[in-house]
Amino acid sequence: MNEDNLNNIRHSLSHLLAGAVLSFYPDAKLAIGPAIDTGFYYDFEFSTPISDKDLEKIEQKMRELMKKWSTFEKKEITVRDAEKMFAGNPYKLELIADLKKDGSKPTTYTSGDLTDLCAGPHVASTKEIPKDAFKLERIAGAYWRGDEKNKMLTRIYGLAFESKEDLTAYELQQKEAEKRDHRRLGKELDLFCFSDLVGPGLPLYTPKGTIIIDELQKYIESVCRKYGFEKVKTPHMAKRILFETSGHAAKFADELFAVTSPKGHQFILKPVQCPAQTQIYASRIRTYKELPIRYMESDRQYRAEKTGEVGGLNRVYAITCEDGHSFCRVDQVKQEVVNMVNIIRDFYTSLGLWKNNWVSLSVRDYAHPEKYIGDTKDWDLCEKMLQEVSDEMGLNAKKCEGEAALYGPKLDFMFKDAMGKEIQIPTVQLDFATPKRFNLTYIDNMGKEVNPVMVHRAVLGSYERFLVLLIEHFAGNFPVWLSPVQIKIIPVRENHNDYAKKIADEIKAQGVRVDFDNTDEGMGKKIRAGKVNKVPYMLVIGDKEIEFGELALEIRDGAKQEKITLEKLKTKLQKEISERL
RNA sequence: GCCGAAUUAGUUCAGUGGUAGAACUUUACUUUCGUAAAGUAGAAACAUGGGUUCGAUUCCCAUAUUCGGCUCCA
Repeated sequence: MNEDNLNNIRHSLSHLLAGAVLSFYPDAKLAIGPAIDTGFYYDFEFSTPISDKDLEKIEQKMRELMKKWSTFEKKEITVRDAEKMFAGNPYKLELIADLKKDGSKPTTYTSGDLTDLCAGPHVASTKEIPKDAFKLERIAGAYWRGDEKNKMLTRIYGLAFESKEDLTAYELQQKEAEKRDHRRLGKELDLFCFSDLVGPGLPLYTPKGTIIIDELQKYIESVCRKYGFEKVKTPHMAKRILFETSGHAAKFADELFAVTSPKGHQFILKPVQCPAQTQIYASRIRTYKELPIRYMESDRQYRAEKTGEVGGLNRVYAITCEDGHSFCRVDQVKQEVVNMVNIIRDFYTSLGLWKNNWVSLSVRDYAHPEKYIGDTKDWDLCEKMLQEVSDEMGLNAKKCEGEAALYGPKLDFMFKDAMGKEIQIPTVQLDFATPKRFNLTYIDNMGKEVNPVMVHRAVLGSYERFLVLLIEHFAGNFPVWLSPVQIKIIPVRENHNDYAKKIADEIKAQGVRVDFDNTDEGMGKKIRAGKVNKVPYMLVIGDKEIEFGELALEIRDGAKQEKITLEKLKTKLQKEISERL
């Protein structure tokens, strides 16, 4: 079966859904009902609210109608007839008006006693619809045409596939994704939490979660230092004028948090890091000789997201951003971009994510220059330079119009995680505009004041989203260097405690995070706890180990234990931790 | 923000118009154990605020929080 057929099935099912709904709620108004990736939906305006308890009877009705309906009869009608036919339905009338504007002819499809304004196509006969490969999934609210100014309709989602196997496979995959869900694993592995008193969208990191974040930060900073980045710190809030100057006040408008005090202070919580960093650059005269000047900072920034959109770590009010900026001369820009692409490539390669990836050369929306700041000339140059870097480094970047940042074009790097979900995190962005807005300058070799170029870059993006990626990609089985506990040591009996402790201390002295578990519990239980917590390595230490001087290493991913001497184990751990893999 | 659902112990779940039951966790004691949960006893919860009621964790209303969804176009 090809994709068109599947779409026909899904679309036909949405008509069946409409028919079934109308049989129970004759005064429900139909809006639209397309086929989607996993099935279909139909939007209705109900006069009385329905609940998901009603889905069962509606689905049953669909199955009944399937037997009664046979074909979908297509008919081309005039706009006037269409307007008459759907007179009581504002949604269809709006669609008809659109058709009229485009000069296209409305068509209807009739099956059973339902005639719907519809572009088709459909299955030739309802017999083509597999009976056991669809089900109604859930009820949701949806604005007419997705616009929150419009009326809220009730959407009924259904799953539909070619076969029962496909449906089952999809549901299984959903279950697997649920097991990896960072919200669930975050709780199970004790990485972060939320508090009613602190507030939604404000994650609290536990000691274990903090270890992961600190490790990431230490690593990325050490890599960036090699490329000349220096760490800076800027405050969480600043005067509004800072963001008005940068253009972020306009861009983020209703997403800014304002801070006031009874004494009359008024500040804005920073929505981005760059404006404050420009002021470090601006703190004294710069010369062409000291460029590029590179600052990096991992700090919180704040955005007032829509209340209905915060959830888990994906969308939060307080974002920890790993951000860096390079202030450089035009003739240094390309090298800076190359450096940053190298950092990104190395980092993601080490995590095993540098495959199935693609790069977007995100350029401006040429039809709407008003959405951006800066000169057209600068934009042209920036876009050209990024194209050259892509060509020279073999990135094969795909040009995506309208995806640029406020102040300049960028290279965005896309990956697929273990579940096939597309991740867009790292980015390198060119910016001629911000230095001009802040009047940043350096003295060039002719003694003239010139604006530098800013190159923005993010490798991890935000720690929050990066943690989501890590948790879900690895299903909580973090690489050793990121694991909150790297090795768990379990004495068999009380009289092995001393020996085991000695080994634990020796390993700990190597800078390894060791959990020495001499609690009064059965060792089976301790091993289970270690497995549940996804600790990469465990050592069980008893008579045999003491007698033979060899350790039995339990490996998280392996079924078998490995015999290893303490010295070899120390070397192995050291290697894995320093190799970041 | 809007539509819908949910909220019972630290966690995962039962349950009821007469204030609750389990497992894991935890605490104490017993047990000293060789690769995914030892035994016994204890501690621990109906999100918050109103209302209806003789009586509310249960019904109703608000609030908070969480979850699903809010243009893959007729």
